[in-house]
Amino acid sequence: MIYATQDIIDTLKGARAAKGLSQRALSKRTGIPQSHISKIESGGTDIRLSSLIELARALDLDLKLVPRKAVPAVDSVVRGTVPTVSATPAIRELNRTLEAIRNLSAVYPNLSELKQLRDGFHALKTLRDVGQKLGALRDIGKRIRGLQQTGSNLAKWGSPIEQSKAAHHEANIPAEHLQALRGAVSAVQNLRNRLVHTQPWQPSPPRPAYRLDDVGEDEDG
Amino acid sequence: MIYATQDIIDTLKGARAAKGLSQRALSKRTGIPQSHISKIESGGTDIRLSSLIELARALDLDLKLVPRKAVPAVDSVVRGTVPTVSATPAIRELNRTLEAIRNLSAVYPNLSELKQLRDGFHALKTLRDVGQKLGALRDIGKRIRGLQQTGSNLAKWGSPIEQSKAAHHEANIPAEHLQALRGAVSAVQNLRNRLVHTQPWQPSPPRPAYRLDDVGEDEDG
DNA sequence: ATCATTGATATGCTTTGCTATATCATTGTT
DNA sequence: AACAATGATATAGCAAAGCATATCAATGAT
Repeated sequence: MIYATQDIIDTLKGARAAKGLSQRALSKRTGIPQSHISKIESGGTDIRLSSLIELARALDLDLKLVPRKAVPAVDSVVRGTVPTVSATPAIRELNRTLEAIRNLSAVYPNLSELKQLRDGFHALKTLRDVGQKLGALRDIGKRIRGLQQTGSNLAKWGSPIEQSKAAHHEANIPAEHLQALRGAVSAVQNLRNRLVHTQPWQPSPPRPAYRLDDVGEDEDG
Repeated sequence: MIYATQDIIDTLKGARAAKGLSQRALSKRTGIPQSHISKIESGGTDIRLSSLIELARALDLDLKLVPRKAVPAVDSVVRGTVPTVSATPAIRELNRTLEAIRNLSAVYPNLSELKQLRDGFHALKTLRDVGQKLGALRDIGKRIRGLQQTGSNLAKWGSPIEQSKAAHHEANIPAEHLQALRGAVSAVQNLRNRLVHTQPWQPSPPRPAYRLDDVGEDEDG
């Protein structure tokens, strides 16, 4: 519709894409129907403030009213805080897999392999030349994502209800899944080693800690 | 309702107050009914994006989605750009009178006295100790505001329709009004002289920074 | 004491966001 | 070829925004 409206919508859309979230995934996070998200992103509706804030929150964005004259400075700061303006395919792929890992963590909490995986992917994100390994990233991501769609038993893994249910009586992971996870872990470590080897003077990763709900730390790169 | 919602609403409310705009004045600017603005400000409604942007635009605010990670920096920048956290009564009074001057300018365009008045008030805003002259400011403001409510002939001065109508066949100002305007001009100049005299080493163009309450005075000539 | 301004509310009415549930065409994967 | 994921669309119904118009109490100005 209006010019400023489209700007906001585009930001939402871009942030979602950068995080590797599908409309359905975002829908499950926010409780907003996918059909509605589609309508919003195509500019076909005049979204309400509560919905906007809900979407923004799920995308780690904060809605701010900034004085017009401060806008250039604010834009500059935002650009400075967020390394690259638009997410690279590699970053999108990383975030997408990170999301899958998060979903798996909801089903299998306290699984050290998942923690290692998440740690490894976070480390990968700090490496500048990760874009050169897009193929390998997609490969690993594919394997990990494959674990969450095993039949319909995990079909609704994204919904908060199922999450809490899963957290209660912890499911036991199939042996082959565990094996796949361990394979992924070593693949990630392998990949990282190769990348670090390429750029030996890379400073040690400034991300010491990670949180369980660390998706909030993902930046659209 | 939600925290973030209230934050936005409070900003709108504060910006309006800082500009010395009544709900009705803002209503005329935006086309949004005063009753609705009241409901919005009291948190009783889930405003739509288009309305929010419309209100923001009228208050010289811009709606931004900023990455959570960048929020502290953005807040800092905004705070740094806006020296006055909350508008002082003197600034509010100044903006309120500036608004009245703008309305009069819509009725009497090309009236040099109005231009002088606006310039004078603009200059006053740059003086740090203007707060000491609140009484005088109110006095002058009262006189100026008195000119816009002469009967109902100017009752709807705020609406865009009436503004454009007025711009077409330029009304001629009553003699006593012109005289009042000239009196106000010299009063403002007098006031500014006294203030400048009080602080002789005021740096020439302080132009320190922008203010939240600083109306975009440049737009309507 | 009269009158204008302000913000809060109310009412009737229309529009539209939002939900819930599906379907569909594309695309990519096995 | 079979299958899953994606985004776009559709329908029906409910709730709420939004508009227009008024009224009212409190405040302040003349």
